[in-house]
Amino acid sequence: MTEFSLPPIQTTARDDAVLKALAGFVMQEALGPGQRLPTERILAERLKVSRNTVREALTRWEGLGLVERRQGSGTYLKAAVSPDMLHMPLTLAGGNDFTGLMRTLEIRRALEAEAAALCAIRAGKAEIAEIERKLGIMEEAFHCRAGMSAEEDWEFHQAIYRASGNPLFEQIIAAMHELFHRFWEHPLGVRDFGHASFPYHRTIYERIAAHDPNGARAEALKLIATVEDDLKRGAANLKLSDLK
Amino acid sequence: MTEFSLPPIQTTARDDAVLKALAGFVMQEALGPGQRLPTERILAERLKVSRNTVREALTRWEGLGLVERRQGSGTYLKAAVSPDMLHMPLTLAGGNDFTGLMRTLEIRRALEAEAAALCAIRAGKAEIAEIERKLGIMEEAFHCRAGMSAEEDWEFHQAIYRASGNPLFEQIIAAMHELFHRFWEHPLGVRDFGHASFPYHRTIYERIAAHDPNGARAEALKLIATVEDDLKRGAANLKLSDLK
DNA sequence: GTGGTTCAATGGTCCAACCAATTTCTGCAC
DNA sequence: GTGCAGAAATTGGTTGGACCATTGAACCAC
Repeated sequence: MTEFSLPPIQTTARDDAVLKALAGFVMQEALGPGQRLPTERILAERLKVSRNTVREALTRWEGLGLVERRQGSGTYLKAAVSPDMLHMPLTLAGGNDFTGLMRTLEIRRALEAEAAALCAIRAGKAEIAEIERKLGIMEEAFHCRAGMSAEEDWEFHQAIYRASGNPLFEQIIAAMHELFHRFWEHPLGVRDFGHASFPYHRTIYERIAAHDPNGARAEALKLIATVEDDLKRGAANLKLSDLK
Repeated sequence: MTEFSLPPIQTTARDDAVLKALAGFVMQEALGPGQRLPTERILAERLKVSRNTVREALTRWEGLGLVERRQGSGTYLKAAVSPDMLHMPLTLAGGNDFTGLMRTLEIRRALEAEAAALCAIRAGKAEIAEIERKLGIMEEAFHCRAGMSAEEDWEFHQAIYRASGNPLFEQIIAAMHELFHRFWEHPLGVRDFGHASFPYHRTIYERIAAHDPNGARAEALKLIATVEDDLKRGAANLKLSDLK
């Protein structure tokens, strides 16, 4: 029994149709992130559907992070859209406790190592220079403010993800990054959190600059390992039950 | 200028409140996947909000794959929900073409390698036995049906993800797996697709059984490399523009 | 300019009704 | 009683219209 390419006819697929039309419109008008798209009322009128239907469709896009709605102002694009996008929503149960954080960190280790390796292969002179610049900023902030360089640290890593040539790395890790923020507001009792990971930033950069993928991968693994150790130390110091 | 911890006050967060209440209800009633949750009309009445608001909230959950709505029947849970879930919707622009598939494959390589390494560290006797069992099934199917062992192959890998002790691996890769299916329906001109990766399944298993994380990681990397090679060969054979 | 006020535009919520798909009930034929 | 077709109730999907809350721009007094 071969599979017929017969998509089930759908008498009703209003919101989907709305999104398709809207995606087409966005492409046609060459709208990019930050730009405002038509009013809900106008969309409803133009597409000959109820404003409610338009809203459900936009709610979908909002949930996917494609769009941002500001009451009184309008609906704005947050990312580039194309008609052939693939959505893969992930929901992680219980990411608030220590175990959950540890698990996300394992994912990050996997991606960080691979991104560094790919970066070592693909990064051109411009990308390497950009990474070095971010590294310099981070190191300066680190020495200047005695270890408080979370923001600069993050930008350094982002530069690597970008230079990996695969935007998925940045997307996935950025999504998890919010989770870290939620957790790192509890200082965890470890004052010099992240101190141990500091030197590895430079070694990663050096391996990337030398176009040594395996070396970059190894250094990235070491970096995450130090973070995990810090985390474990912190967890040991602190009553875990207090974290709720 | 220090950062004040002043999240913007929100006088209105109706749909969010609805979802929180609903998540609480699901937990309280211990509802699991497949079970039906209350009617939209009932929810609207109980929560003292408009049915429209309930619908927007449910649309969010539907978009996240947490829930499935069947007209005339009801709304059913598709996954376990808890009040502290982390949502991380990923949209992959242009995932239908060769580049998009290659990118997801790079993510998979990262996760596959790390999962194998963790598995080598953590898997107990039972888990290793299970993996060996799946390996046997796969090898038999491979020899019997001349390479058509996609399903068994997938189950083998899933067993590894499960034994890694981190459910995130399985979740993320499972989400991407659907992408692959959509693509592999185009046979790509490569008849013996996946043949080259076959021997590495056993070597991965052996490194895991030997509790050798670095060895397992290396073998997993080799396996994905063969798949990438197959893919590149296929792409070279085929007019890429035909894939649309 | 500065600081308020007004006002139109826009997303957010609500309501009441109807449509469409599904399920359940009912009643008839056997 | 059984089985099945049709009616009725249930439920998500859609519509249109109304009003509220927020925003931002225009306007005005000072």
